Amino acid sequence: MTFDRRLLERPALEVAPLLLGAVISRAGVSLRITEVEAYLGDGTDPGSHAFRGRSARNAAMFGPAGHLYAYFSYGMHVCANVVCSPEGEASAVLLRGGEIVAGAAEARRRRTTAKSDRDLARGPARLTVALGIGLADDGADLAVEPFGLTLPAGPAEFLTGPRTGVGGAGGGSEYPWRFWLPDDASVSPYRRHPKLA
DNA sequence: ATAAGGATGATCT
DNA sequence: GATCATCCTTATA
Repeated sequence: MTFDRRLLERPALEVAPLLLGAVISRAGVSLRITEVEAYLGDGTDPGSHAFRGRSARNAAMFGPAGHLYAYFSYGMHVCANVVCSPEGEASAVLLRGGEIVAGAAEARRRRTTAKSDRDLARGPARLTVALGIGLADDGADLAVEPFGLTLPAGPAEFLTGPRTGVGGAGGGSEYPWRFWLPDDASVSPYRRHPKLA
C-alpha cells in the first residue's frame, strides 16, 4: 500500500529510475510517473536548488526521504519533487510528467487548458495542477493522507538525457540526469534552455 | 512541426 | 536587478 522509505534514502541518481512507473496519488487522483529529473545535494550540482546550501525555500530538501519538496516558480507555477537521501542531505527528484490512472474527471476539471488527456500531466507544473498540489503541501509525507506512493515491483527500462530548462552550469550534456520511460506519450517534449545556443 | 515572446513573483546577488 | 527545474498563445513552415 505504501512504499519502503529506505529505498528512497539513497542518492537522487539511484532513486530517479525507481520512481519511473511508480504511482503517486493525492486525494483521489493517481498518476503513473513517466519522466523525472535528479537534483543532487552534495554540493556538486550547480543546477540544484540546494547548491548554495539551506534556505527557507529549499528546507524540505534537507528533510527525510519520501517527503515532498514543492516550490513556486516563474511567478505562476508549482513544481513537485520527491525528497531522497537520509535526513540532512538534500537530493531530490523532480516529477516532470505522468499519466493519470485514476481520478481523470477531477484532473480534467483542474486542467481546463489541456486539449487531450495525454496533456493532463505532461510537464512539471501541469502535473502539480492535475494532482492539486500547492505550496501548502511542501514538506508533506507521501506516506500520509491525502498522499500515497507505490513503487514498482521491479526496475523499469529507461532512457536518459540532459535536464530540461537548466541553463548555464548544471545544464546540457554534462548533466544527463533526466530519466524517462521509452515510447510514452506523457513524456514532456525536451526544450533546451534559452540561454544555451 | 518548431520558434518566439509574454505573463508574473519569490529568491538571491 | 537578474534569474529562473514553465506554460500558453501566436506566428511561421
